[in-house]
Amino acid sequence: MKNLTLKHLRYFEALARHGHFGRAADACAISQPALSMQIKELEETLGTALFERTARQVRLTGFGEEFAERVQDILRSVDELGDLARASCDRLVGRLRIGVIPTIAPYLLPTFIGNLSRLYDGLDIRVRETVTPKLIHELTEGRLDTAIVALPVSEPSFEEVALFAEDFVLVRPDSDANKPVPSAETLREMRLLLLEEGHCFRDQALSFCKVHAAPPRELLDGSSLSTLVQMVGAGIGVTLIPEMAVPVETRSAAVSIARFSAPQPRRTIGMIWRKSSPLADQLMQISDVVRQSADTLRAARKEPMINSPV
Amino acid sequence: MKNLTLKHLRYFEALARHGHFGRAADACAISQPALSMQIKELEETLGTALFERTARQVRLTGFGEEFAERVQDILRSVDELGDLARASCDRLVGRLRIGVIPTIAPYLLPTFIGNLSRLYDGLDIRVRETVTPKLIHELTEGRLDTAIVALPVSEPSFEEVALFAEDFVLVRPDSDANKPVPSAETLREMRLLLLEEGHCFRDQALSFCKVHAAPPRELLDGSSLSTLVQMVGAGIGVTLIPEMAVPVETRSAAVSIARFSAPQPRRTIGMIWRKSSPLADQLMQISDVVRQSADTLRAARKEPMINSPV
DNA sequence: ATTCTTCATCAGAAATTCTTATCCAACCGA
DNA sequence: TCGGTTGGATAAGAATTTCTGATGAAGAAT
Repeated sequence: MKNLTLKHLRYFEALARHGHFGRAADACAISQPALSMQIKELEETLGTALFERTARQVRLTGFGEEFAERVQDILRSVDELGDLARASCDRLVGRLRIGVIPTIAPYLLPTFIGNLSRLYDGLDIRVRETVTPKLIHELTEGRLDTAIVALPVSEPSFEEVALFAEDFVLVRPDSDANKPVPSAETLREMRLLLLEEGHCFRDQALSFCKVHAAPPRELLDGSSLSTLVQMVGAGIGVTLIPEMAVPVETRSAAVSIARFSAPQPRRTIGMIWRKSSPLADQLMQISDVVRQSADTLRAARKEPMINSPV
Repeated sequence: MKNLTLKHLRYFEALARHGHFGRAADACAISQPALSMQIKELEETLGTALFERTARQVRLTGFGEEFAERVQDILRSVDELGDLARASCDRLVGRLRIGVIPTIAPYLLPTFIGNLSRLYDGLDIRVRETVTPKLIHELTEGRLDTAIVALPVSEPSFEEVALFAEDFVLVRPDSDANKPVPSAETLREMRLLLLEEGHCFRDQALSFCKVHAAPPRELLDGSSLSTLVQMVGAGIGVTLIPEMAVPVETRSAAVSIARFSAPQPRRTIGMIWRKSSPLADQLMQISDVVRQSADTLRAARKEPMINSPV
């Protein structure tokens, strides 16, 4: 026999409500014969009568009543599908899976997540913090919607937009505070503490010291910037950290910060996503939110703690 | 724009499941362009992309996933409408999709299907043979009407009725026929052939040997009882099989059967279905048919081949 | 008996949904 | 880098579905 269609159900519902073929047909904006036929077809499909046609009125059968209840639920669910789609149309809704590299995440995310969820209420934001190659992999496989990493990434299937540039600063023990800032070359002679392999920031720092193949004289791997700074505080060596990490990481360590001169080491942070992503437009908007968040952080650093927090 | 139809939703569901236009179209028994068009139309109607089409794969968007969940509910409800109608004309007609675990199916089904289709003439019986977790999943999703599995299943949303208990017997090489029957403990010292992981019967057999954590000394996985018995015949080890499998599986192998003493290993076979299934009443009747079929088999085993088949 | 109301039926028109054929882009192995 | 292959999109016409307007039939009201 024929298939059940939503049309059948909609017509059925109208007829059940009006108890009158003509008026129900009007309500459905079709002719009365059309309705008759569809109802008949529905009953044949089901193999059971839904209505009892007396001369005076059209009444639901016992089975029809049970059927009607379920149909109402279904139609409501279907209509909600439409609402859902309409709601999600221009405003970003649902789930946003965002990846961030570890040398950015702790500093940028608090501000950024705040801004983002203020802007897109009800958005389910999920953060993944790991190194760039893993982020790229998960992005490719569709397990992430976007990622914040150091550019360039150079994946032809990815869109990439720059967010901001970020200088690297030198972290030394407090005792060295008044010594001259070493050059990239002299840095090579010092005990340089770096993140373990896999972190792009490690490579960026090494590249500044112009050591590609051979690492500096002595080198010690830490698994987070926080660890590195604490070790510097303990007098074990020096390290580089991105500017953005300064407020958080140097708060509780006996270290001093110095900027390099002339060829400032720096990197560009950007956002990437699959060119084919249907969220492309929204992601472009979101990149603005990231930029703003970064600006806010930068400003806060320039005039720190005018209003000290509780 | 156009209206949402069930056809749209059905096609959408198929595409979501297969992640491939061609295969989904096959599953819907239409051509690939027809599917493409309907999906496109659906997306236009909703005003949002549901799928992300990359060269390699077709993937649900975030919104698509949310949509898919709701659609599944709706489709299940709609299918249940049909079931409801069928059930209402108290005799079962139409389609019955029944799942059976592999360690039961080959022995029980021939008899059962015969009995069932004799009783319900014109019933379209569809059998699915796979392991319990998959059956449960498909039952939940409304892709099966009922399943025959080992109890308990303990899904609160399922009805479960016991059908019969089934002893496990030991299968040994013919040469061992006169040796004493090993206990569960000594069994552990022998080379025990078992079904591969995922089969509930494997776990039931292991549980009898009281090995939960550590498996027996040597263990070899086979993918069907038939394989296991053949391997026993070849002298590779011993195995357990359910009583019901004995006539079929030991017909063509040089093996002997032994029953265990005292604490006979056994399991309970039962039937399960969704509590909300409108077929509930009919399924209860059908469970009687299964029981009868099992009894018939058991009787046939006691007095084998009085009338030998042609 | 006649007329009205209401639903069913029919035939042809309109709209839709499908199929086949073809295209095009991305990928893959050589 | 080049053909071959895969997988989805597009187009045109065929098949099917769904609708309308005309008409029929049956019970109720006058």
